[in-house]
Amino acid sequence: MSQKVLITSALPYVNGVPHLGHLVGCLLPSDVFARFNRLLGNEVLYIGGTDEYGTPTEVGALKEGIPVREYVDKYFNVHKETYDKFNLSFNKLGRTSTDTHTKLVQSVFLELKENGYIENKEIEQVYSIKDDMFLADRYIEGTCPKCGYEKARGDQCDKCGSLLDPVDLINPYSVISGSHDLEVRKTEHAFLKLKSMQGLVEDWIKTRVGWSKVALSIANKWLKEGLKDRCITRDIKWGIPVPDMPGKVFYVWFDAPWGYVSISQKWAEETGGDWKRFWFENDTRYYQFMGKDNVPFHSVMFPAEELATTTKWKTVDVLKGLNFLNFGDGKFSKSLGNGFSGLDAVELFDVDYWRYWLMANSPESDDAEFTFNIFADQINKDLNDILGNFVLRVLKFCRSKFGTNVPENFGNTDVENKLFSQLDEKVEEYNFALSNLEFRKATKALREIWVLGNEYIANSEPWSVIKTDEKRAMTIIHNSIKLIALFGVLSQPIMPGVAKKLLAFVGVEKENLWVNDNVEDFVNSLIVSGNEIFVPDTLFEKIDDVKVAELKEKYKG
RNA sequence: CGCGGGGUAGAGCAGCCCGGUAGCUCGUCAGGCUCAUAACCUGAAGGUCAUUGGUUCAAAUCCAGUCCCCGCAACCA
Repeated sequence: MSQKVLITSALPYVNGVPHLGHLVGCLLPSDVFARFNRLLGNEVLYIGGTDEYGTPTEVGALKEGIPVREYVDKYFNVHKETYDKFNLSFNKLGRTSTDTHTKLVQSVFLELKENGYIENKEIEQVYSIKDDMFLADRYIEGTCPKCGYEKARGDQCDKCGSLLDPVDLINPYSVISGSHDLEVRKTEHAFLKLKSMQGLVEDWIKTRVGWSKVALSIANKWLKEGLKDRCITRDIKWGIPVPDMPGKVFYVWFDAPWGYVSISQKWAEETGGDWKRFWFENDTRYYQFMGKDNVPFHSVMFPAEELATTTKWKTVDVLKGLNFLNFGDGKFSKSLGNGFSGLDAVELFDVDYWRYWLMANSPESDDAEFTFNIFADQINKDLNDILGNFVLRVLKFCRSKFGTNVPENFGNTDVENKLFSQLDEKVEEYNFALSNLEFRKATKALREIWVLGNEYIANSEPWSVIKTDEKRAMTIIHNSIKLIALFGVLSQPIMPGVAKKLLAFVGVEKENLWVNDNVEDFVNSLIVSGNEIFVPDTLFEKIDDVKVAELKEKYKG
């Protein structure tokens, strides 16, 4: 039965270029899951986009000397290009700097206010006269009063680790202009009364099942420590204007998650789709994907906002929080000069190499590690030696002995019966892992399915059998070609490009096929004797030691 | 005593929730095969499951303590 499935990937901050960390943490797993659900015949709305408001964008534009609008457009295009290159199958890739989004967020705010969850308070903040703006804590630096470190940030000293208040810094200055001309001013801000929403969130979270471990433990940590009221407005220009508070805009974490809704609305506008079916009806399953740094906002703050409004929004059913991908020993961070962007990555290797590797190493239980050595080993072994080699040995053998049409099947034996029952088992495992968002397990099952192909060929030895029993050899190759078709179908969610190639080799033109149970019946429906096959020279290319050494040198990984 | 995650063969990981002969991939060694990108298949060696104590007929798995690594500490998203 078809199920409505809403899938959202965390909206990366538009500032800067997306790197492998973003891809592994939310973008790719959500795409694999979306593709999988479409193949199952489910009705999928898959939403992605960029988060564009906030101080860092404003400051970034200032640094590049261009208007903020131009700045976010420029970086949105970088994001879009990256996602396109990674074959992400969003139904809509949107942004938060739209009128639709503004209207939505303002109405949410007004509903919360109406329901008594907003409170205005006057607070003191550091103001930079030269920059003509209030400074967020991290935009103030000065000498740490505790250890004397000269570049301590307003919220924390990176040297001694103490938590600071910006007013305690000795000789503070603005990070933006370097100006020391600062003063403390009073300013009024709106606060979201999270403290009074604690019970609401707690009761709700108890009804959720299937969350990843890291997601649940972070959410529970926040609840256990007790929620605190949180300031949701800012004194900057680039943001959504707060109703009845001139000069104020919303704090990005108040508005960003609502992007999932506003982008759905945009999708509906453009396609005529019905966004309300996904956001208001209870038979929708809602899955969110994000890195662990985003968990508190999605597990506590956003649901609290949804629950406290008058409108009955669909809240997340399954929240998949992922850990981080580290680059060698350190962080995957372009600003530190190590690591590389998503665009660099697809320049280096076929996108499906990355999609496969990143899913095979999905940081589900702990942070994962990327090095070129590990990457090359796995690509060479899994894709080249196991999958690629199987496909080529079958197709080339077929061409040289029987020509480029699928040979006849003269009757399966116990060997094939055993093969298909093993395949049934593994395919079930694969489906189960994908349904449960266990991408490492899924990739492992897929790999084991490929191995079954090599085992089958090795044990049944068509190259010897053909000398005495040509019909038996034809039967073996017939079945092996069916395996290639099966591999193609199963590879679709993870490696859409490779899947297409595999299916083309064996002449399967039908799209959007999937297999749930009986593998033998399924492949019989795909491949018929006499079908024409296409034999490529190669399928994958190995990454040799020279290349690895080169890349390690270039990217310090 | 801030919080969370992790510590399992040379490397990377699974198993832990629901205790019952310690598993996967790479690497190493041996054998088979020669259709295939020196690829594939089979087998072997290699671990007192960080550490100490407890519960139990039985603990990698449950409980308590200790040590080490990583991340986060709510105005960076």
